[in-house]
Amino acid sequence: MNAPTDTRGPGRPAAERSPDVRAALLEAARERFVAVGFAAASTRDIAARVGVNPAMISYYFGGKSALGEAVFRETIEPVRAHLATLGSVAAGSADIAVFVQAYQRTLAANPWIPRLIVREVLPENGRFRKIFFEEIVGQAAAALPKAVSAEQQRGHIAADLDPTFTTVSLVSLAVFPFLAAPVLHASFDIDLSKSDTLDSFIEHTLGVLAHGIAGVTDQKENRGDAH
Amino acid sequence: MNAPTDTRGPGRPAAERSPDVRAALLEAARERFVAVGFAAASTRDIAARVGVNPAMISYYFGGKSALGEAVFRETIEPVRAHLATLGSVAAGSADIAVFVQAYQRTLAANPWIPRLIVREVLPENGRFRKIFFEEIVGQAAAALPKAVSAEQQRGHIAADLDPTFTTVSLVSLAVFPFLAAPVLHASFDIDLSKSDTLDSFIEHTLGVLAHGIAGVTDQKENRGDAH
DNA sequence: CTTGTAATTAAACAATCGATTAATTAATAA
DNA sequence: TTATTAATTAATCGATTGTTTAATTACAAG
Repeated sequence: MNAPTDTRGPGRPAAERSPDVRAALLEAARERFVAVGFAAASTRDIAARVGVNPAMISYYFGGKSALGEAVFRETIEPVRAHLATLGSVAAGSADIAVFVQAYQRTLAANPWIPRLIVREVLPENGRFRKIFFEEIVGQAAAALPKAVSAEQQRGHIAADLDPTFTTVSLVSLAVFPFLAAPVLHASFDIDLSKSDTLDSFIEHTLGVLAHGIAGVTDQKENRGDAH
Repeated sequence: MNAPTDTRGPGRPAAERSPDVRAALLEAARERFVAVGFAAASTRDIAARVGVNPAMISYYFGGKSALGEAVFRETIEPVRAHLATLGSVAAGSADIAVFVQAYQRTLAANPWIPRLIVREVLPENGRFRKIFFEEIVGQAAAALPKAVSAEQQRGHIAADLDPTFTTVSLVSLAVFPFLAAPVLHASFDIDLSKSDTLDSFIEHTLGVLAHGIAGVTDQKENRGDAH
């Protein structure tokens, strides 16, 4: 009896193939944050899933808040990087449709992003809303309407549309389906994680964006309200 | 001294102008649920705001869960009621645009709804997702694509569009701006609670829905992919 | 070989949570 | 008037939370 159990005592572990505890904590924390939200995710649970003492969170990050911030910053990095490409649209070397398409593919390839946004950005007092504004929304809000205006002057976007409203419509069509992905899957049987579904959905979105949904009957209506 | 203080002792209070405690609990609970979320809203805090003992929640509702369910069902009632009007679209006596417009006005007039959806429906394991599916999504998912198909056969919606995808685009344009209302307000200075802003935004949305955003250059592109 | 530092655990802390129980008072029915 | 029911509070229970402290062990530098 008294065989050595799985549970170790205190003390620094032997270095032989020691896994990266810090990275493992980040990963487990992200999984819990999207599953139950930041507030409901307990440090005890996160640590237990890594197989480590909860005190390690304070040791590596200083506390639960700092852990959350590290998780969020790391997670949204792909979106932040993609946002930089907006300049090429305003400069005229790329199309808005190209940007929207790439944006949707970024969201599909990084499913943690929309889930964290739903959990901790959209709700009032969202834990990471401030960071998201600083890193993402602030720059998008400045650049997107300008890119729309530039496209209008080139004749690629109807001149009678309000650039800000148009930006909102653009974002609505591009990101809402990913925020509501579980709802779409359960009720419309649309699985955006399947690549062929994603391809045809993007094509559909770009079509609606360009031409709308009106059929032949409405085709002769004039654009502006000049009656 | 020993003047009567504000804090009462136990015992049934005199009926003279006794406020409706049950209704007050519902109202305070809703406010807290949207402010901090269901899990983080404490029964102690809710009761304190009503000026009543936390045990009253168990007394009137049976527990925190039942209180939450009552709050949610009461809150989404306007949407549930409006959804019934979808039949008239499928039957041909109303336009899809009319439905979308009325839907947006319902969301604008009941700001609790999008906030509760963001908090407790969109996130995985959302506390009220099941109820929302039963009461709203289930019926919408059944009726909306049918209404779209009916409109296609009447030539009001382009025949080459997939009805399900089109439904998603419709919902995206209609509801996302309200889910993201705080973001729009802070970053684009769009305040959908102002009635004239709401009016022009609805007009814009219906325009994009009907004709898209493409300008003169793209105007000659053909609809289908028949190349 | 010794000394210092890095990494880890166990144990405990004060807070806060939802819920229950018993006591208490007013309204209502007999 | 008496008995019953409705509405309320105070007090408390066990569970769980994030964090801190002290002890412990391995590694690195001198």
